[in-house]
Amino acid sequence: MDKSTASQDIPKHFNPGSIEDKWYSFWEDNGFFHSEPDDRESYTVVIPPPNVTGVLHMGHMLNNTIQDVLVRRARMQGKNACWVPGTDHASIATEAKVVQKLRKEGITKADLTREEFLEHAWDWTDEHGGIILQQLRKLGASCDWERTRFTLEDDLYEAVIDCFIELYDRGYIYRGKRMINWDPEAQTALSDEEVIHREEQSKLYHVRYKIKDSDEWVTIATTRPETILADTAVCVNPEDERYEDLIGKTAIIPMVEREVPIIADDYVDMEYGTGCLKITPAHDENDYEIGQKHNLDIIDMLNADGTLSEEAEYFIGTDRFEARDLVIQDLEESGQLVDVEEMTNKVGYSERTDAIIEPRLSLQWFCKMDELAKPAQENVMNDNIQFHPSKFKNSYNHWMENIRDWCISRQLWWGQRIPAWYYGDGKKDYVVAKTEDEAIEKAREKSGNADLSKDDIHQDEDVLDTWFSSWLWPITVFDPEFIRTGEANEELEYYYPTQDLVTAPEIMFFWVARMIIAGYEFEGEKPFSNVYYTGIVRDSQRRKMSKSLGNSPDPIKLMEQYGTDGVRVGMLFSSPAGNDLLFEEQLCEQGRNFANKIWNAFRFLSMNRSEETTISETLEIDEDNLVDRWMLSRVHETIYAINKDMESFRINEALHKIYSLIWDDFCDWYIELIKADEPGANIPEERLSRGFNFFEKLMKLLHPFMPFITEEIWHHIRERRNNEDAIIVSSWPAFDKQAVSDSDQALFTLIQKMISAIRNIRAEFKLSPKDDINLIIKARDQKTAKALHENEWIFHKLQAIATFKAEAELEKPGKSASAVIEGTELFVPLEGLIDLDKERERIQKEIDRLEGFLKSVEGKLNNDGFVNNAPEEVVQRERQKKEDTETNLEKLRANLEELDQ
RNA sequence: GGGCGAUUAACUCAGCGGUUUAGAGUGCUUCCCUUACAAGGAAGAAGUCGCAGGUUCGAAUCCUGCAUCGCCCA
Repeated sequence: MDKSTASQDIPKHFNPGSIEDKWYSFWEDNGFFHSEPDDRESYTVVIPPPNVTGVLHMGHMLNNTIQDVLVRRARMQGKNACWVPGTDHASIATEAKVVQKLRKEGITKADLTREEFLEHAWDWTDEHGGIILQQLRKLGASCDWERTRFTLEDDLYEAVIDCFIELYDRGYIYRGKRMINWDPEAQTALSDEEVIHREEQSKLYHVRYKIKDSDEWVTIATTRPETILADTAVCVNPEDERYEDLIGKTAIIPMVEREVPIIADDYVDMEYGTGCLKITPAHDENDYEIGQKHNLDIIDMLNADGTLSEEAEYFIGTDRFEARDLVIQDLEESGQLVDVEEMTNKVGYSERTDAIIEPRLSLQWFCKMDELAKPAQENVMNDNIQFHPSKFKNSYNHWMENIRDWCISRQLWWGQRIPAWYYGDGKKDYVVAKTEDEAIEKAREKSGNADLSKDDIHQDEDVLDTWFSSWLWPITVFDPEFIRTGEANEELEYYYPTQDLVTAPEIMFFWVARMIIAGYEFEGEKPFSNVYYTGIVRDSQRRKMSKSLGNSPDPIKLMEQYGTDGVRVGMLFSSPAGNDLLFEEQLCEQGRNFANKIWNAFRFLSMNRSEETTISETLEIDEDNLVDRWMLSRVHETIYAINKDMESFRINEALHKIYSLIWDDFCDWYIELIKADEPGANIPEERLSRGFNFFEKLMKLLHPFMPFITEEIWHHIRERRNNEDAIIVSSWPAFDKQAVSDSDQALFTLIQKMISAIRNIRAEFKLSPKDDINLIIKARDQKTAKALHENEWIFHKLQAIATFKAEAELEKPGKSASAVIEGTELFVPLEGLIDLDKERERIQKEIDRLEGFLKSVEGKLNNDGFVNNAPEEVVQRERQKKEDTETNLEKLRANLEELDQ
């Protein structure tokens, strides 16, 4: 690596673009991201695999930055850190994209065979897959790229099939005709989780049906009048006196003129609409259940694409929404539409295609969940797996308690094909088998027909839900054969359970819950110990960032503009766990400015070094120097606090603390105080060396957050022995309790406050920083006087001071600006310059403030309840506060009087 | 309809075990190109902690109710 840099080589503004690629390659080429099992403690994270054909968005940026912070810190802590990257085939999302692309070329899916379509899909994947992985490198993700997996790779594919067979054999998977969510656009079933309910303004149509053999009518209310064509009953509440006499009679459905029974069921809400419900068992979940209960006919009036089928009798082939209008028109003309009511209604949309979901009776594969879910529920509730923040436990628990069977089949081609083979048309004429040969064997056995051959059986056309593959992710990335063999290989043994999972709450049910279920079912052990839920990235108007809105900045462009480190900390700064992040570019600016600040601190130190400068290997402070002791104390105090924050996943808190340590303590005070005494002179060697030593420690603490700039500076500070001597694999600073000194910190804080008071006086009285002042300090006691005297140099360093006096006993000077800090008085005689009224005002303001404070303290102490009940320690503290405040007030009042003399 | 959460400075948010008259960043005001950094420095203004009760010696913090907003589930 380069030798230490001479100052003239260092640009005034940090230029991140010039170093990022260099260091990323350096890390990767040296194998720092790669992990192999060894005797160290393992620290494992599996990435939430992004869609293989996706591109990086702000959500990924946030999520993966957090993972990288965790992984880098663990690596520095000496753990065997392994972050497994990869991508997901994302069945429906990818297939929809491929279909769309083909459509542009004038090809429809129906024109192609399964094999031809899959060829297109793989082409698409080869072309776009990997883009997002490349983008993750740009953000600094320290993934073990040698372990990159894709959920549709052969062995992972096989693991999913094994899983299906295993669960089928254990009796958890079944095939059945049930109500499912149908996406007419993608023409596939969806799980409940893939349906998004949106509240909408809609209309409630009141339609009257004639009662058979009478002049009576019954009026029903519906939001979906087109489904009238498939009605097979009318239902009222048995308690409803209005309709008592109708029960048992027959109603005639408009248009189709079907005769249907009027039945009673307490499911009907008497308050809703007319209190009279039409029943369409084929197109509504609740109606289906009523239909089952009352043994009603089921008429399916829709085709797979959402057009009306022959069963509808009317408008065959017309789209469902067009048919709605036509039905309304018809009812209007026949005088059967009696009222239209405005109302809000929840409508289900497909998560992927945004088509309105059609509840549909369909033959699908399901996974029985209640039993499987039990250990997964328990182990989150008892914190065996911890959620951060823990508030998400509630919704997890609620979902688990009401868990429903999972529809796992999808009418798609892109994914793992269901390993079921059919040999007849009967309900049970199928077998589940891994290969065709095995299927023939099983089919012969089950059917009793020994002559069955290849041509007599055919495999299920459908594939499995994407999440049925990704729920195995934490297991199969290490050992794809485990599901089949049940015997863990060395890798699974070592890396499983993983430690932390970082993901968005949006996929808690889709993915997190199911991974936990699969973990316990197959591995008998949790898949991870902690789940960190990030917020959702929104724009400044709280809108979720989305492509269609065009409100999402391109993270790659942001990184180019502000530097990767800048964007990383900019995002982390205002995103505590589980809180949505309202993203604005200003955040990146803040991050970039921080990088620049660090860069200039480094630049300044470098400007002071010469050819001969040597920087000691370890930090040895000057024990006689308060500033050194204070800085060391602050560093260790912060190490302790950061460790605590990180352990409880308060990542933004940890970042704030290191930010403040570097900017406020190190840059604003420490560097100022090690500067050379004469303008233009270099910082004395020993001081410079210690400055670099401190800086090196700070860079380590910052590395997980800002990997690039810290690595760059690391190599400039001193010549590194070899490539292994890189900050990414350096050791995380150890906390040393001995280094923390309350008394040193208290003394230095007092001096800081005094300096600030002097600056305030200068500002109030418009004194230039260059004007020399005389400083007279009346210390609160001998000890303080002595300490201030010993550290007189600090005052001179930071202020232009002609004479300095610090005594416990001394005569107060007249006509001075003054301040009282913790009982110590400070005077700046300003005869002639001082505006007495202004000074009176200043002091009065401080008196007012302290009087207010004193009042609140006295309020507590005058309260017998407080004195008798509060812990002695607390009471004592209040007494001390009272005493101190009274002393300060006395002095302030005296000083105020002094001005009038 | 059920559940969860939020409401703190102009804005975005911290405030984890109840005890400095509440903190940060941004923005705002004034001054400063002072031997790194104007992407900077210094000083300063700015909050009845959504509303109403309750528990307590003490509540932004705990409890109850209400209002508003958001999310999840049916």
